[in-house]
Amino acid sequence: MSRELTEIQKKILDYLIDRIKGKGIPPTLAEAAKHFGYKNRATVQQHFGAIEKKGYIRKNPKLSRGIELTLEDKFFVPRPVLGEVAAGNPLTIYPDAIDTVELPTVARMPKDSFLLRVKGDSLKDAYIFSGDIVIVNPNLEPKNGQIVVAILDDAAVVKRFYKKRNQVELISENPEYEPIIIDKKYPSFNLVGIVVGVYRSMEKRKAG
Amino acid sequence: MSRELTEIQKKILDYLIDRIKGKGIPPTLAEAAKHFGYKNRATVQQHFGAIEKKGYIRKNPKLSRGIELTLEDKFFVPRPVLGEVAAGNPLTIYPDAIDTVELPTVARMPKDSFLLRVKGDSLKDAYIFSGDIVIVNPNLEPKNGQIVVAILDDAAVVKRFYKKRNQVELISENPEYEPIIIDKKYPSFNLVGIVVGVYRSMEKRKAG
DNA sequence: ATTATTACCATACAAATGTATGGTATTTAT
DNA sequence: ATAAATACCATACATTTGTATGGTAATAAT
Repeated sequence: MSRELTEIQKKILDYLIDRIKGKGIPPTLAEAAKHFGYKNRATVQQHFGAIEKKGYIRKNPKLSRGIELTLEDKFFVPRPVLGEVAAGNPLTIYPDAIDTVELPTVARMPKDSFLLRVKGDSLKDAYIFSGDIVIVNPNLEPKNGQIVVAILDDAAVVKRFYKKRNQVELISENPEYEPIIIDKKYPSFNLVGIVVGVYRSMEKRKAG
Repeated sequence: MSRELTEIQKKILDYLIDRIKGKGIPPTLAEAAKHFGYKNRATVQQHFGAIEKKGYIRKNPKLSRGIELTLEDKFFVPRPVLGEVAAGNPLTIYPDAIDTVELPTVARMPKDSFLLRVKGDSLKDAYIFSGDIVIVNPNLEPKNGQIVVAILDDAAVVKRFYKKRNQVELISENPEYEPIIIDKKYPSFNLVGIVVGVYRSMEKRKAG
């Protein structure tokens, strides 16, 4: 018995992975049938059976949506896109996800927020440290004194935000770092979002 | 119409979060009823209805397991804070929850863990500050150097844990505080659990 | 040439599922 | 005192769901 999937079976497995890893819940036979344009659930039923026989999924008998992937390890899905953000001097932003940070399996990221790992110590007086994960909401208006993430010349910083008359000041808590002052015609200034929380896992924590 | 959940509704929402975030697929009414020992699905049905009315979940009508968390948007899950724990000198533990904290869904919270709010500054060199919420897992064996919560004479402390030959040492990072040394016949020493995470909300932050 | 596999369809059915409705008892709010 | 919300139970019902079975046609393997 070959472990090889046929083209159609591959498409169906892809669909299952998308539903389970992406959307969160496996489809019913009827949903899958509808998705592929089958007139009958039994068709999907038989495809699932074949895919199970080849060892790619497991069916929980009698349970609705009881399909599990046996491929957990192979199909590692890098869920949230994490970047690094400088609390000290600006750091380059990486084009893609830089790390997976062990959160992925646990939590699906909300659509309007994301995580960034902090690097640098310019916010240590605000109790944010290198390695901490900041939770950033891009859909909030910043108020004076709040900690924000901003992009400056293709690099990101996390600083305290102060709006003056015609300029914005981004200030570190750590006096070693100079405030960044942006007047309104600063070309590449872009406010990314507001830091609404800080999270730190102790399990992979190393001494700071 | 209040947005407040009752105790039972909170428990049910917790269960839903655990199922959806943790296991991956939402329960059916029957599964939830069984889990809570209800004789009838309708009971759960009505609880779901109430929780939906208050805006915490969304039900996909007619769809099996069609429950979604609207917390994706809100982003925060109300969790009980069980007490305050002293990072400096021991503090009294409260019998019941003293507060609820809006824990972000990204903060990893194992099912068997609970939250404590830290008071005092003896761990400031470990980057834990007064007002922070620590996530405590009671079912892990402490390793040397890990931060633990322990009960001493009906008060709780959070310190670094070191096991020596015949004694346990609980050490503050802050040198102002003396290490607590417990030999094996110390009567009322009880290890509560290990700190697996720290969370701090920026929005409702109070000065430490 | 025959068999097995694949890829569909149709029908049937028991069990599971979501929903609706009515009822009781207790607590909370007005 | 009355109304509203809460927390359960029971029963009923239309769909949904998983499963089983039988059938057709095309392709691949022996």
